[in-house]
Amino acid sequence: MNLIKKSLHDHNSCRQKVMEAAKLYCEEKNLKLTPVREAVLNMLLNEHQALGAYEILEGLRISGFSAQPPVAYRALNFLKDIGFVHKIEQLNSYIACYHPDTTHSPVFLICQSCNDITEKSIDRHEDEFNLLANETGFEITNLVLEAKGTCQACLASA
Amino acid sequence: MNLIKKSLHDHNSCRQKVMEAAKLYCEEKNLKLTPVREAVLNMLLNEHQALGAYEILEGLRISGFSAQPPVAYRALNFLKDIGFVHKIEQLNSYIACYHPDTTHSPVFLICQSCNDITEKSIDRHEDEFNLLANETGFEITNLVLEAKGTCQACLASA
DNA sequence: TCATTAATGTTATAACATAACATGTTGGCA
DNA sequence: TGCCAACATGTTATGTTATAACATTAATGA
Repeated sequence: MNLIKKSLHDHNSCRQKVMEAAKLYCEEKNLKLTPVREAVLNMLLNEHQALGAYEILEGLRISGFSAQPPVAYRALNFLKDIGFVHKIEQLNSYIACYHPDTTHSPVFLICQSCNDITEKSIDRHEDEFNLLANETGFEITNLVLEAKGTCQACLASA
Repeated sequence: MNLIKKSLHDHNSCRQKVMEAAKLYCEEKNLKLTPVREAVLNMLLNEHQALGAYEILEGLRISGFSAQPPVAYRALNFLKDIGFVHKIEQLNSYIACYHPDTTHSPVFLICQSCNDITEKSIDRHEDEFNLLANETGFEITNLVLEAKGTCQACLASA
């Protein structure tokens, strides 16, 4: 697994920072980061990896929340809409965003060997996709950019 | 719908061209384009849009093939592996590729209004994603590049 | 011909996701 | 305060997408 990578940053403080940012964002926009929503975001921040909706659901059950599928999906969709969670389409799973903002599009590098997911980002409005879309007059509302493959660590240890 | 777009090219000949290419490819690689596989590719080429696996399955049933889910999924995965079909991850559906080759990565523009899907392509090895992956030593085996939004025609008629 | 591999058939079930409606909670305003 | 409206949650049921596992059949080639 990706022990090296994970030790490279202070996970605890990064987690708290994002949670604070989410709270602030919701306050500003008059949205509610309710207990369920906060629990889901917290779980994803803790895991620091992609989780399926039913794993989230199991976590909610353990924490004493109602645990029918819609509960998890509603929270995930809320967090996705405000940009603090992304869906990894190729894995049907969800991951916390550690640098939410509106000027970048997330790019995910998914390692098939260690399951680690790295989030990169590219400039919105200047990237190839937007250029390509602009050429044909297509207006983008959502970009999914995902690469599956093998990460450096796994390549090295192979 | 996208009547204009569709009339812009000779759909029939393009369909046949791709089918020929698939046959040739399989011959060269010693792979078998069996009746089920050909039927699936043909269905996708005819529709000229993304179909769900269970729609494919229904088509197979009508054509007299066995119609349990694995039959459709196996054929789709075979065609995907050889690059003649792509999966649209955001729609959980499958679409024929009209210009299969190994030097480009497909990019899909998915119109939420008319459901039309446009396949574009970008240069492999020179695009931003590969550059981004290279920086970190990540080796890509599969790229998913999909944009959801509104196409020019729909924007104009809105 | 017979062993091997590839493909297909078939049953069952896993995994992912939402519709629809009931109930509770919150905040504003008459 | 009492009521309404909007939002959030609870709950049941079901829809949709996908695969595991094993049996059977077809093609290939020593």
